Order: sequence, then structure tokens, then C-alpha cells
Amino acid sequence: MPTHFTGSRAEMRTLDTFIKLTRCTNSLFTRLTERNTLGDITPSQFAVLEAIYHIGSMTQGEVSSKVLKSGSNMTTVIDNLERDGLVRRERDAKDRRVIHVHLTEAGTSKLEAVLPGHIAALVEEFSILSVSEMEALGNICKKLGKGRESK
Amino acid sequence: MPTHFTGSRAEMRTLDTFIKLTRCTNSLFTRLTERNTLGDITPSQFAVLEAIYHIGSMTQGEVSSKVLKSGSNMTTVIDNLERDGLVRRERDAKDRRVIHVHLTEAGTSKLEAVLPGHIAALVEEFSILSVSEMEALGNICKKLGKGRESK
DNA sequence: TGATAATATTTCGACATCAAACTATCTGAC
DNA sequence: GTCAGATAGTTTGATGTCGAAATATTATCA
Repeated sequence: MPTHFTGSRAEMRTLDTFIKLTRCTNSLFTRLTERNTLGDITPSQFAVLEAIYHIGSMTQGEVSSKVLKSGSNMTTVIDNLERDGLVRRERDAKDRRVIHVHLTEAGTSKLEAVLPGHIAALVEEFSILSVSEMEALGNICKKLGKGRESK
Repeated sequence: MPTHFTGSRAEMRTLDTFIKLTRCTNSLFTRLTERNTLGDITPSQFAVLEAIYHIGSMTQGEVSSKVLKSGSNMTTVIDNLERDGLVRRERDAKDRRVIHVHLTEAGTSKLEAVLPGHIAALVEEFSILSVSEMEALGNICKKLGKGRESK
């Protein structure tokens, strides 16, 4: 199933693992998308709403780093959310460079309408794994995600 | 580190695992991008070149499904690759709906120039895991990627 | 104070991505 | 043979994504 690459044993092992990891997340996200649990908001929009919902109002820059997206990108995503009335921008009174992003009523209810189904879909997708497999996956991902130099 | 969500134990465990998986692949891909091992081609372009390089000339639709991207997307990616002379389109003589995509000389050398560094970067990133961890990760991902209904 | 550095966001250009509508071509049933 | 439906790609429109350069504002410090 992997590639037709021929290399050292370590290279083969790494490529094989990498491809399985990539395919796994790809098809997992595809299946989640197909379930359409998010309704008419996009995954990015969901991520932003969800972050603000759980953490509270944040600076636009804080939202970017929470959601692991670039700042320039966050501008457009929040533009669209604001256009749809789901969030509200507010200039900081003291430091007028920063913008605070708040959920509106509509944003809160939109998220609350969507969140349970999303979580249920996740639980269902992951139910193919045993508890110990989930723990192992979590631990290995944590290690791999952290990387070498992040001491 | 996960979210502030409060739910059943199964929900918490699932969310925690999901977030670790997502963060892991996110930061892994970010680090790979920062290494800039692909030079001036994009990840999508690399994926297409790599697929054709290893599997051989393919129909545009076959490339789409290999790379797990939509057909409409593949049109533009291959447009850009063709513009840069890395790939060549060729109508099928018998079935004129079909387009075969071939690597050009330039495409082959571009890929061969870039592939070793890419693999080396992968090996380095994954070297933080032990062999048995890589195997466990691969197996769990295979299971999770396959999903419930794909018997 | 006033020049310079730092920070937060926006703008711009290029690419990616998908769904839906469309074109061209082929196949099969009649 | 012809026409309906299937199939391969393309186009279009909306969103997302990044990096680099621009803008606006605030902080620093000589």
C-alpha cells in the first residue's frame, strides 16, 4: 500500500508510518466532513468559535495562535464570521492596535447547536479504537508533535 | 492542555486523543514546511509529481484519487505544473475525455532533486520515536483511517 | 521630545480546496 | 443509428491558507 520507494530500512519504516499517519488524518477528516455535523459553517469558522466559546473573548492574535493559523488568515475568517453576525470585533480602549473578538448571541447558539453532534461524531469515529489504543495514540502523537528541539 | 470541555469520560478521552492527533500532524507539517525541503514547489505539486514518479503516468482522475483531492482541484494543480513545464497533458486517442499526465524531464529532475532531502527530513522528525512506537502508530492509524464501515 | 523599535492587524498575490454547473465524449438500450 | 444517461475534465464562485509588505499604533530610550 505505501510507496514504491526503495531505501534503507529506517527510511522505509519512516515513510510507511508517515503515509499511514497522513492517510489516517485525511480520511478521518473527510469522513467527519461528510457527516456534515457543522452545518453551514466551515471547519475554520468552527475552530474559531469553539476556541472563543471555551476560552473566552480573545485578541485576534491569540485566536490565531490557538487555532494554529496565520494572522493574515485570521483576518479573513473573522471577516466572514462578523459578516454572518457570529462574532463581534472590539478595539481595545488602551492599546488601539489590538482587537478583541467576542461571540455574539447568534454565535453562541450556533456553536451550541453544532457542538454535541460534532462530539458525537468524533466519539463514534474513535470508537473503533480500544481505550489503550487511544492512550497510546495520544502519547505517541504528543511526543511526535513536540518534536526534537522543543525542550 | 486540551479543551475546557466537560463531558462523559468517553467524550473527554476521545476529544483529548483527537486534539493530540490534530496538533501532532499540524506541527509536524509546519516543521516540515519550515525546513523548506521542497524548494519552490508546493506540497500539492510535490504529491502529484511523487505519485506519477512512483506509479507512472496516470489519468487526471487517477491522480486525484491517489492524492485524495477533488477533481476540480486537480485541474488547477496540474495547470500550474504544466505551466512550469514539470508535467505534460496528453489526450487519450481512443477516449478523448481522458487526459493522461506524464512527467517531463524537468519534472523528473525536479523531483529527484527534492526527494532525498524530503525523506531525510522525515526520518529526522520521526527519529524521536522508537521503532515499536512507529509500528504502534502505524497500526493504530491504519485502523482509525479505515473507519467503521469499510469492511 | 523625537527618532526608532516593537506589536497588531490588514492588504496583496499566489495557491489550494470543494461543490455545483457545464462541456465534451462515450456507452448501451432500443 | 439514435438518444438518454454515464463519465472525464473544466469553469465558476466561495473560502481558506500562507508569506511579505504596508499601515497603524504604542513603547522605548537617548
